[in-house]
Amino acid sequence: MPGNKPARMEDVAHAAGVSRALVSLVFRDSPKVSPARRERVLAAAQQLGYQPNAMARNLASRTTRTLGVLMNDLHNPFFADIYDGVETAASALGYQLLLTAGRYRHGSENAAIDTMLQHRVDGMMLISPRLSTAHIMAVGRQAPLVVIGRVIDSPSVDSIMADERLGSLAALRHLAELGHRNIVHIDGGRGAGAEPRRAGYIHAMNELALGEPDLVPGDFTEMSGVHAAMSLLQRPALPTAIFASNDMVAIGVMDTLSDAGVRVPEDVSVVGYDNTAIAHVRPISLTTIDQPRVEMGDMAVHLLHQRLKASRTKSVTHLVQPTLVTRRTTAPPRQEG
Amino acid sequence: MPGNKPARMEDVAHAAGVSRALVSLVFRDSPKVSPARRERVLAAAQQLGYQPNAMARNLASRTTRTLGVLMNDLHNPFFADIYDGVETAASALGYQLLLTAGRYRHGSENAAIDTMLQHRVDGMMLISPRLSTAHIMAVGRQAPLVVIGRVIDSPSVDSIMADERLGSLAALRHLAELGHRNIVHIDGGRGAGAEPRRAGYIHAMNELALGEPDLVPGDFTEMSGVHAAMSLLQRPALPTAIFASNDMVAIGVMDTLSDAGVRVPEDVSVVGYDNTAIAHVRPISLTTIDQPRVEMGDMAVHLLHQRLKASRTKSVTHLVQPTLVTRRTTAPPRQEG
DNA sequence: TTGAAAGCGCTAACAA
DNA sequence: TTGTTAGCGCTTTCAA
Repeated sequence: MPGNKPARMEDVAHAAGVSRALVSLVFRDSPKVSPARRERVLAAAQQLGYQPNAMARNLASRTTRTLGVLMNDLHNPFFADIYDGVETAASALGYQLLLTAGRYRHGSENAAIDTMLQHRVDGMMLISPRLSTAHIMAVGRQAPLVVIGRVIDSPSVDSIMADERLGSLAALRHLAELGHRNIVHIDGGRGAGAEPRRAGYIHAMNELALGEPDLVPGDFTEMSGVHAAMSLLQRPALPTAIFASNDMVAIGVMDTLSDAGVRVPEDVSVVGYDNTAIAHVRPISLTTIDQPRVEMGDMAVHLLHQRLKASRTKSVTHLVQPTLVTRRTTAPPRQEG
Repeated sequence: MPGNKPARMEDVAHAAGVSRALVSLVFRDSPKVSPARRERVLAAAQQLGYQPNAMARNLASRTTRTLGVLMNDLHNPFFADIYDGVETAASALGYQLLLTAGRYRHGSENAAIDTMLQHRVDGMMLISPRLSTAHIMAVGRQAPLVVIGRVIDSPSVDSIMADERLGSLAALRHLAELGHRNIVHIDGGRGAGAEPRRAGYIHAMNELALGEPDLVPGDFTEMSGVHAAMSLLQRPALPTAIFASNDMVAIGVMDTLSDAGVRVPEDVSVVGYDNTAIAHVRPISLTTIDQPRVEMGDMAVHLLHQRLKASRTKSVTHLVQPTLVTRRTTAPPRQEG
């Protein structure tokens, strides 16, 4: 029956016939408790369903050994992978985790950050925050901070980003090796990472001597892929390959192309970006760029740990390497002139 | 510079030139503080970057007004939708949320539950827990508990489930109305909800006078859909419709069918279950059964609130109604004999 | 409105 | 190894 107050350390001490101090030592895993007494205490605790009071403990010890994580969008499996890396690293280093969800609204991001601060986390990780840079820098002054998916240039904030330009280069190199020269990029607009992906595309077109960059506007949504494909279909000739700014755009493109009787990859090759869960589903089976998400989460924890333990004070920006995942949507161009 | 200790209430009082008690009143939104003084206090707090210490506050007030949520799998967008409902309801009722992730391992589920208990949450919601029923009942004795996606028969535990039998019935009714009589069900094996879906299928086949139930074994994975389709392709004649135990299975089925030159829905209709994010993607565009996930989350919070405020002591099992979402994978059967 | 005092359940020295 | 003594930063009386 929930309603009877939870047991206190005192109660456990009583039940085990020892002092409260001894119980405290047992729960802090102190080596200076005899096995026999430890047993007794643990048994009594178990019996009473005792759970140490985290508030009292943290307050008295003035430390929480807890790291905060702001997951902006629980719907995004991308973030879930990052969290996997965070969780593994945190538990290996002995940190607890305080997870909060922001739902992409400024107000809720702020509320989540305040919650973490009020719980006096040792440090926090923000996954793709939408807050202004100035605001994030202000938060960085309150606690060690790592931002994932964005670069913040501030001495108290570390950043982790995938090297998007490298990702674009890998996509283009793959297409070039297949023999494509006529490659369009569907732009991601103002979405996170869109700019460096575009820059990487432009740079790679030059680097690989593929001729003039050919950009079609877009915005990271499936619909923008549909629109981009429609506009390409208006042209006298289709490009031989399309490099989409992300997987959803690529799916919109392929869908529209297929409605128009254009086959992928026989007539046109398509490359996506992000390697989202949908990319590997067989009817889609999209060639795309994968980002080492788990590694990003792992890195975030270690960066925080360095600040906390080694008292690092200079900021670090960690660029992580994306890789190409080849599936069924890319093939050599049809006829080479 | 993180490292300087956070401001205390005392500091704010000093800066504002008032007593600590007054600051406390302001932060508890007491009506008996003059607007002028409230302003002064708030300004001073802002200035110092003061964040009330949640541990001290909760400890002193012996209450947290916090609800715990165990999200078993952050990768599952299904759970994210539930969380949306939880969040909205919780903030409307003035509860804070403590989110934990279990990663589907018993050990981590237990750890997550202990964390919530140690933080003295007022109640907790477990989303699709894997723990044994006995274990869950034991947890229910420590704090008010709502389990989502499973029914636990215990006076201290409330349950929320979608009415899977009704969902199956809706799927079958839709197919029957299109004219199908020869309908196979691909089973979900031991997966959560598989049993009532199967029972609903069997029941509906009888109810709608569609003849003998025709079950193919499976287990909720895409691969099991592939295998099921292969076994159906061995038969002398295909059924005219396939009711899959979930969307992933349906996708595996469609993929295999299409490799064999069987068209959906022209040759065979396919219905999935869950209305996962992938179901609406156009190249898939799967007819499926949707569950009111946001409502389930909302309900969970209200159930807890009832226990907490109205001191309800009898347990409640809330069945929520699934609905059919018609897309492109269902059509009338080809030729009727 | 304010101040004083007690205490929430625990940790962290220190002495025994 | 154990008991003692102070707090941690806040809320909650109660009286002023």
